[in-house]
Amino acid sequence: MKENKNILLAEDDENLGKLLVSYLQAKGFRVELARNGKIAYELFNNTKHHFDLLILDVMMPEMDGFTLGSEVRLLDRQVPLLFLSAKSMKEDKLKGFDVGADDYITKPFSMEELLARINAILKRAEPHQKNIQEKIHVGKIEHEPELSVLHLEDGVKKLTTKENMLLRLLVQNQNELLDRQAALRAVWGDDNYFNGRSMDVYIAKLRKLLKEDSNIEIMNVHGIGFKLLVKQ
Amino acid sequence: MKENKNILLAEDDENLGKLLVSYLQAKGFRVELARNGKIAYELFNNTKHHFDLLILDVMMPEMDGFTLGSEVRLLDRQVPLLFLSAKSMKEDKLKGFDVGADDYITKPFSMEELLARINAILKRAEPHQKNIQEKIHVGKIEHEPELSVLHLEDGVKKLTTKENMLLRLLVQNQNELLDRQAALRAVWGDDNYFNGRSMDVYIAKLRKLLKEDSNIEIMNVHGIGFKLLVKQ
DNA sequence: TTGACGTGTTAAAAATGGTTAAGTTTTCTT
DNA sequence: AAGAAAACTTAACCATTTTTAACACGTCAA
Repeated sequence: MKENKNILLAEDDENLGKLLVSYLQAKGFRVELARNGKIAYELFNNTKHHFDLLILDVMMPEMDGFTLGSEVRLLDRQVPLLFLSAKSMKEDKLKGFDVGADDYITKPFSMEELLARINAILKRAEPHQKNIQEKIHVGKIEHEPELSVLHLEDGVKKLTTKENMLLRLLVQNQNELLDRQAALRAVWGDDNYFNGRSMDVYIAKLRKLLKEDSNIEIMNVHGIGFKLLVKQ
Repeated sequence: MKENKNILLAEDDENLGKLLVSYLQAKGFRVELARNGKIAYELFNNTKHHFDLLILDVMMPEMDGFTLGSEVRLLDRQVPLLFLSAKSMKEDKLKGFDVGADDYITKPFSMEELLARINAILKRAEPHQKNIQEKIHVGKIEHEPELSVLHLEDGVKKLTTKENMLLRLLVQNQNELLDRQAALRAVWGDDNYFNGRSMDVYIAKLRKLLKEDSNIEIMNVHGIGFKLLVKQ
């Protein structure tokens, strides 16, 4: 079972990174190492997030672990996050849990303890594992993000890549705010002005598609983002 | 939302137990305290386990926390478990996770950290589809903050983001003082002069909207804030 | 009572978003 | 490899939302 478990490790300290990779590989995990938060994010985003666990160092250049964690949470509400921190500061812990950490370990730690926590997290997450290739209900409509398809009353609508990615974000955060910048980074990779306008065009497209169900609405939160409202 | 969260606390130390209960109640949770593992188990079993979280001391007479935890797991595979332990011993931690702990905290701990972990666990367990139906009564008028909508006599008025946020604060503090600076920080993020003027503009807008019901009034408290008066 | 400061209100200015369509790039097809 | 189709971006224009400005009024303390 362990053989199938993929871990994404974001760690800028090269020595620690390599040490962890070889230890975890010896224990049977498949591990990918990212040298900073930005690389880790892109890796996660590009690989259709098939990781079973993310181990994130808090202190990293480019993008720190907490920022990375909250961006990842947007893409995947489930994937377990474990933070590594040099400080045992209270604030850090609080911030980590706020982001949705599944666990938190402070340096220095023993390999044994890390392994125990990893196993605990994976065990806990086991039931969620079936989440691949599923139809997600949104009102009357169904979204199959893996197939990039939308099931409407009168048939099946194939979505374009961008439509699909944006809709997936909205659906994952249904009835909650989807931050504009975060969405742009997730779908377009960069939140510049033009990409923003592009996104607005796609929001219009999605609104047209979703207007089949009058209980669904993409609401704008001025200057902040969008919210997919699904009323009962 | 927190108001609806039920916590079952199993703790034999009377002082610590009472302290935790009052702290958590102050934070808006409903808490039931059991003096030992056996009582806790019976309570859980008899109440058809409608608890959102169990906090279990490891060292207890009659039935220790781990035994209790694994018994409870038999009744309910999902309910989150958080263990409290006097020792930070590795074995204990491992055993705890083995039982299916969602988290683990060693004494002594700060109340703040406990709260952070509780919130993290509850957030993780949060149902995907949350309730956005809540209508809040204000005189004759109804406010649906999640939909950003106001139900007036002659129809439905869509509120802008800022109108909605400010009104929600006023309604939450109806007949009580809403501090000016606090409101500014909550809605505008910063209480500088210009944001203050902006808020005054929005107070005027809300007054126009609410003047449909003559029993509602937004009163100014000079230099301090506003108060939404709702007479019966 | 006066003067400084806070608030009420309206209107203009600026920023943000909605939508359609015209360009541009990418992908597919032949 | 060329042309067509699809996907995506940019532009244009308009609507909505928010901020800033301007001026009037209210409150409070010296």
